[in-house]
Amino acid sequence: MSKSENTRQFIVEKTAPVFNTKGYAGTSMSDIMSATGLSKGCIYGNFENKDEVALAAFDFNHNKVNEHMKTRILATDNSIERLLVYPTTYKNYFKYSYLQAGCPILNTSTEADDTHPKLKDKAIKALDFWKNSIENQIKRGIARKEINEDTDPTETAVIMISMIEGAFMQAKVTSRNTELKIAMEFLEKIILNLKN
Amino acid sequence: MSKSENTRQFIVEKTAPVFNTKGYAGTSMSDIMSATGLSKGCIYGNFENKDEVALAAFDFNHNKVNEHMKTRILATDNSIERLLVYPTTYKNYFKYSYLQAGCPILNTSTEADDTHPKLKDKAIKALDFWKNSIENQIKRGIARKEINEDTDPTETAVIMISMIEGAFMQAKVTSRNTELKIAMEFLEKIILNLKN
DNA sequence: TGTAAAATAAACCAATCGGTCTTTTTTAAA
DNA sequence: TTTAAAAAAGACCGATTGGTTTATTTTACA
Repeated sequence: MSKSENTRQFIVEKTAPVFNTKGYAGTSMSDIMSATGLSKGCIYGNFENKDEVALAAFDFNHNKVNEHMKTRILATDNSIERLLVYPTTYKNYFKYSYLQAGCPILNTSTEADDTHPKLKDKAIKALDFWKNSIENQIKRGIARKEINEDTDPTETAVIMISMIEGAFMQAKVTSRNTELKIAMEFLEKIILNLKN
Repeated sequence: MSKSENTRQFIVEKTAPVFNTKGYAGTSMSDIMSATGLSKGCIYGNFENKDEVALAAFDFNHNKVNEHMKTRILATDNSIERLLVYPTTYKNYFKYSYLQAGCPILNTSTEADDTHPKLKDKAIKALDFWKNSIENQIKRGIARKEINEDTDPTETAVIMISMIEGAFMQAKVTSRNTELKIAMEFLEKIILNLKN
C-alpha cells in the first residue's frame, strides 16, 4: 500500500463517523481537517473534493456494518438463526461503536434523498443489497427445508428492514432502548414463525 | 391577526417544506429569503434567528400530518378502522403534498439526534405523542370490545410506528412504492388480527 | 548521499454563511 | 391628513465555507 493509498484510507476511517453523525451538509472541510489532523492541501491531494470524501466515507460505514453481519451470519448454519442475527445485533446496537452514530443507510437516505444524487444512489444500492441478502437467506432456508416453503422472501425482507430502520431511528433520537427492544423481539417472533 | 403575526405565519408556511427537504444544516438564510420572497431584515424582524424558524417549521410540518390523521381518524368510529388510517394514508403518501418532502419526524430525528438538541427534543416529543395516540386508540378499542383484550397497546404502537417509518424511508429514497406497499399491507394484516 | 518526485503544509481566494444596523416603506391612530 | 410606530428592505459585518496555489517536507530511487 503506497503512502497516498494509506493516507486516503486514513482520511476515510477518521471522517466516516463524522459524516455519519453530522451528515453531509453538516460536515465541513475544517471538520475533516480536525478529525484527521491533516492539512487542507493533503486532503485535496488525495480527494478531488468534499463529495468524494463523503462517498468513500459512506462506503466505509456501510462496509463495516456489512462485515459485522456477514461474520455473524456465517458463524451459524441454520437459516432461522442466520436471520435472527439482524434483530439480535440491532437490539444491542449500543455495544457496537460503529453503530453509535446511527445506521449509515438511514442517515444517508433521509438526508440525501432530495439533495445529493450520488449519496442517494449509494443508499439505494445499499438497501437493495441488504434486501437481496435477506431474500437469499430465506430462499436458502426454504431449499434446506428449514423455512416454511410458502414464505414470501421479498415480503419478509421488506418487513425486517422496515422494522429495523424504523425502530433504530426511535432508539437513536430518544436515547432509549425500549422501542427498539420491543420491535426486535417482535421481529424475532416473526422469524421464528417462519420455521418449517 | 396582526401584520407581524401574519408574516410570521407566512414565513413558517413557506419555509416548512424547505426545511423538510434540505434539512436544518442544509437550509440557509438565503433559502429562507427566496422561499418567502422576503428580505433578511424582515425575517430577523419576526424571528430571533434561523433556529427559531426551523423549530416553528417543524411544528408546522408535524401539525399538518397530525391534522390530516386526526380528521381521518375521527371520520370513523370503529377502533380497527381508526388504526387502519395509518397504513392506508402512508401507502398513498405520494398523494399528499405535505408528505412529499418526507416524514418530518423521520427527517428531523436522523439529522438532529447528534447535532441539534432543540430539534431533537421536538422530534422525541412528536414520537411520544404519536405512540400515545395509538396506545389510546387501542385502549379505547379494548374498552369497546372491538379489539382483543390481550393486545399490548405499547407493543402494537411501537410496531406500527417502526414499520411506517422504516418503510417510508425506503419509499422516499428509492422513489419506489413497492416496499412501502408491502409493509403497509402487512401492517393492515396485523391490525385486522387485533379484532375481537 | 544526492536528487527528483511525491506528499503534505500553509497561505490565499472568492463566495456564502448567519446576523446586525440603518434606511425606507407601510401601517394605524390622532 | 398628519405623524409616530411598526414592519420590511437592503447595505453591511466578520467568520466560515469549499477550493486553489505555492511553499515546504518527505519519500524513494539512482
